[in-house]
Amino acid sequence: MRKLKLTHPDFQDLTDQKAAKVLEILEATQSLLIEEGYAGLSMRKVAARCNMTVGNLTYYFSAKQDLVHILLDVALEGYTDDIREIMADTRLSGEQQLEQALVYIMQDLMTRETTRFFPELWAMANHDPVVNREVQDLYDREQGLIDQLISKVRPDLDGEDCKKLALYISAAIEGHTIFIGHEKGWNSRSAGVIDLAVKNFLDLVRTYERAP
Amino acid sequence: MRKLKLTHPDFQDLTDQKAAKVLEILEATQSLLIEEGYAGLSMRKVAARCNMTVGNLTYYFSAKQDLVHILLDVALEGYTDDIREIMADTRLSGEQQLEQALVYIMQDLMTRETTRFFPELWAMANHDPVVNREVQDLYDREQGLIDQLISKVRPDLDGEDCKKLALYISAAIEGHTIFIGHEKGWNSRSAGVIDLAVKNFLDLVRTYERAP
Amino acid sequence: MRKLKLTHPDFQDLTDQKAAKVLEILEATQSLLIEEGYAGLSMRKVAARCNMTVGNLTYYFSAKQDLVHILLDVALEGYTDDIREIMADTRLSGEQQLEQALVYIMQDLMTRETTRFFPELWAMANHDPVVNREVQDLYDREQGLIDQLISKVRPDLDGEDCKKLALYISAAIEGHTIFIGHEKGWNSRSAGVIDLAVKNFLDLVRTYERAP
Amino acid sequence: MRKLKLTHPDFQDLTDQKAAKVLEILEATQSLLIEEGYAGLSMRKVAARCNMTVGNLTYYFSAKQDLVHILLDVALEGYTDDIREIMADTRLSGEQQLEQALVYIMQDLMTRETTRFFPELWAMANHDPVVNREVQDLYDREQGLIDQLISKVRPDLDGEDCKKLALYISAAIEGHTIFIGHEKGWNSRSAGVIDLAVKNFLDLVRTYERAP
DNA sequence: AATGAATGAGCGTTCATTCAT
DNA sequence: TATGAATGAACGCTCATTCAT
Repeated sequence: MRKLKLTHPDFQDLTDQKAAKVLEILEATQSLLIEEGYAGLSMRKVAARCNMTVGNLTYYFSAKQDLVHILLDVALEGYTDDIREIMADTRLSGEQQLEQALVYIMQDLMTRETTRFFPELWAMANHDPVVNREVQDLYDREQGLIDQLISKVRPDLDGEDCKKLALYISAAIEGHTIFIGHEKGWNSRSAGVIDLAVKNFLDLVRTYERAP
Repeated sequence: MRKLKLTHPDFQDLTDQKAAKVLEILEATQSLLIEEGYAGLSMRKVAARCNMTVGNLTYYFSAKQDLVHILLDVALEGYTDDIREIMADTRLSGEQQLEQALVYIMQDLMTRETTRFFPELWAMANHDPVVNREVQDLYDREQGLIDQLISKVRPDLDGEDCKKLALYISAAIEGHTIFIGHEKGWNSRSAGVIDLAVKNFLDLVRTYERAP
Repeated sequence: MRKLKLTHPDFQDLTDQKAAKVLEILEATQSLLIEEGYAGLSMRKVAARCNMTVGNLTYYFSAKQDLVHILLDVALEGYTDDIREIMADTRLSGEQQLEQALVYIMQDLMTRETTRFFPELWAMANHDPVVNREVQDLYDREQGLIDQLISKVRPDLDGEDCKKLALYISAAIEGHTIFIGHEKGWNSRSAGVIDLAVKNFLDLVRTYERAP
Repeated sequence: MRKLKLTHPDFQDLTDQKAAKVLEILEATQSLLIEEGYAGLSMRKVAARCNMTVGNLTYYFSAKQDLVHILLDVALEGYTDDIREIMADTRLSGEQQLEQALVYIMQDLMTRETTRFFPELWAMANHDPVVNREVQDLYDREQGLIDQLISKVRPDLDGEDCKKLALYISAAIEGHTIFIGHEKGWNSRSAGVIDLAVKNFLDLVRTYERAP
C-alpha cells in the first residue's frame, strides 16, 4: 500500500500545519482499521493515537463516518498510480506492461496493510453505500487500466471482451488476498501461485478467442 | 448459502424445542451479520429479533463470541457437502464433475447471503484467531476437493502441482464475490464472466504443464 | 476454623442425604466468601461449585440472604466448643486454662480461613443486622468464657471488672487478625507477638487492681 | 476520621473546580462504602449521589477500581498527621505523647465513619492486592510512630522489641473497632475499656523486660 | 485550534429470583 | 428433588456527539 497523500483538490487550501494534522489523523484511522477492524475503531482511539483530545478531533472531522469516508477517498485515490507509471514506461512492450502490472498488484496484496485493509473495505462496502461507491470506483479504475493493457496486447478484441477479461483477472487477483496474503498460512506456496496466476492471465489474454 | 443445520455432534443431545431455539438464534445472528456487519451485531439485537430478553439469550449463548464462533461452526460445517454430492455422482466424468463443482461455487457466491456473509468473515478473520481458523478450515476443505477433482482429470500431475492449481482456482473464484456478487453492479456481465472463468479453469487444468 | 457441622436443632429432621447436600452448599458458600468476598458471592457460583443448577439451589435456600445467614449460624455455632473443652480439662489450673484458651484463639486466627472469613463478617455486620446479631452473639459467648476463666483466676474481682477485662482481651486478640493473620506479611514477628500478647493478658489479669 | 483532602501531588495541578468535583465524587464513594459496603457500591450510585451521569463519572474516574484505589490513597494519606502533631508537641513528655496518641486512636475508632470504613477495608484487602498494600502502608506508618514513641519512653529497648510492642499495641487497638465502635452495643462499657486499654499499654511499655 | 466537561444511549455480562415441568 | 427456561434489573464500561470556553 502506498503512503497516504493529500493530493485531492479538497485539501489544497489547507495550511501545511493543518494538512499535516489531517494526514496524521487519517493515518491513525487507517492503522486502527487495519489492527482492530471497523468494530474496534473509535474516535477516542484515533484521538489518543494522535495525542489529541476527542473534542479537537471532532474539529477536524465532525463525525466518525466523515473520517472513514475521507480516509477511503485519500487512501484509494492514488492507488492506481503505480500501474499508470508502468503503462507510461515506453521501454516495455504491451505484454510486458501487462505482466508487470499484474505482478505488481499481486505482490502488493501480500503486504500486511493491503491484506488487512481491503477485506475490511469489502465488508464495510456491504453496509455503507458511500464506501461501496469508493471501492467500486477504485476497481473501475483498476479494471479500466487492465482493460487498456489488454487492448494493447489484443487490438483485435472488442471492448466488451476486454472488459470481461479485465473483470475476471481483477477478481482472480483480489481473491488471492485472503489466501496468499500476509500471515495467511499458505505462504510457502505463495510465490509459485503468483507465477501460476500471472502466467495464466497472460495465456488467457493471448489465446482468448473472440466470440464469432 | 445453505440453510443452517445443527448436524454437529455438539447439538445432538438437544431437545427439539431447544434445538429450534438455538437455530432461531443462530439464524438471527447470521442475518444481522449480513445486514449490519459485525460492528452492528449486538446481543440485544439478536435477542430482539428472537423476541427474547437479553438475559435469556445469554442462557443459550453465554457470550457474544461464543455465539459468533458457534454460528460459523454451524454455517461453514456443511458448506462443501454439495460439492461432495457432485463428486459422488458416478454418471459424470471427472471433468464434468470439476466443471459442475466450479460452476456451483461461482453461482453460490452470487446469492445475497454469500456475497455479504463471506467478506464479513474475511474481515473478522483478520482480528479473531478463532474465526481465522474456521475460515481457513473451510477453504482447506474446499481446496482439498478441488485438488481431488484435478487429480482425477490430470492423474499425471504430482500432488504439489494439484494443490497449487486448486489454490489458484479457489482464490480466483472467491475474488469474484466482491465483483459479481449480489447487488454488485457488475451484474450484466456476470453470466459471461462465470463462463469465462470456468472455461479458463478447465483449460488451465487440462493444459497445465508439469514442471520437468 | 472448625469444619461445618449441622448440630443446630433446625437441621435435626433432615434425611442424611439432604443434610449432606445442605452441608455441601454451606461449605461452598463459605469458601466462596473466603476466596472472593461477599461482593463476589453469587447463587450461580455456589450452585456451580456444588454441581447443581441454580434452580435446585433455590430449592434448598430460597434466597441468597438465607444462605448467608444460615451459613453464619452453622459456622459460628460450635465456634467456642474448643475453648469449652479446655475449660473442662480438670488437670489444668485456672490460669493454665486461661493461657491455653488465649493461645488457642490467637493461633486459630492465623489460619487462612479465619484470617479471611472474619474480616468479611465484620464488614457484613455493618450492613446486615442479622449478621451483626450473629457476630455479636459469637463474641458474647467468647467473652463469656474468658470472663469465667478470669473469675476463676481472680475470684476477688467483681463482675463488671471481669467483663471489662474479657472485652479488652477479646478485642486485643481479634485485632491481630489483620496483622499476624495468614499471608499478612508481618509473619516473621508473629510468634513473638503471640507470646507477648498472651503474657501481657495473663499479667494484666493477675495484677489488675479492682476499683476501690 | 478526617475529612478528605486532596493533598497528594497527583492532584496539585487540578483547577479548583475540578478538584471540588473530584472531592465530591470521592466523598460520595466513601459514604456509599460506609453505608452499603463494597458489594453495594456502584458507579451508578456514586454518579447519582453527585447528580452526575455515569458517563460523566467515568470521565473523572475511568474505572471503578481506580475510584476505590484513589479514594483509599486520599483517605489514608493524612491519617497519621494528628499523631505527628501530638509527637511534635514539645510541652509533652514522651510518655504523655504516647498516652495521648493511643487515646486519640482509640477515640477515633469510635466514630461512625471509622467503625464502618475500616472493617470494609480489611475485608477488601483480602481480595484486592492494591487495597492490601494501601492498608498495610497505613499501619506501617502508624506502627512506625508508635515505635518511635516507645523508643522515647524506653531508650533501653532494642529496635526489634519496640517494633513488637508497637505491633501488639496497634493490633490490640484496632481490634476494638468491632466491639466498642459506633453502634456496636458495647457502648456502656466503652469508656472504661479505653482507660483500661491505654493504661495497660503504658504499663506494658514501662515494665517490658528486654530479652536478656 | 484546542480543551474540558457533559450527555445519553448502547454495549456485553451477571445476577437473584420465579416457575412450569 | 431437580431441571430448564425465562425475566428484568443492574452492573462496569465505551462511545459519538455536543458545546461553552
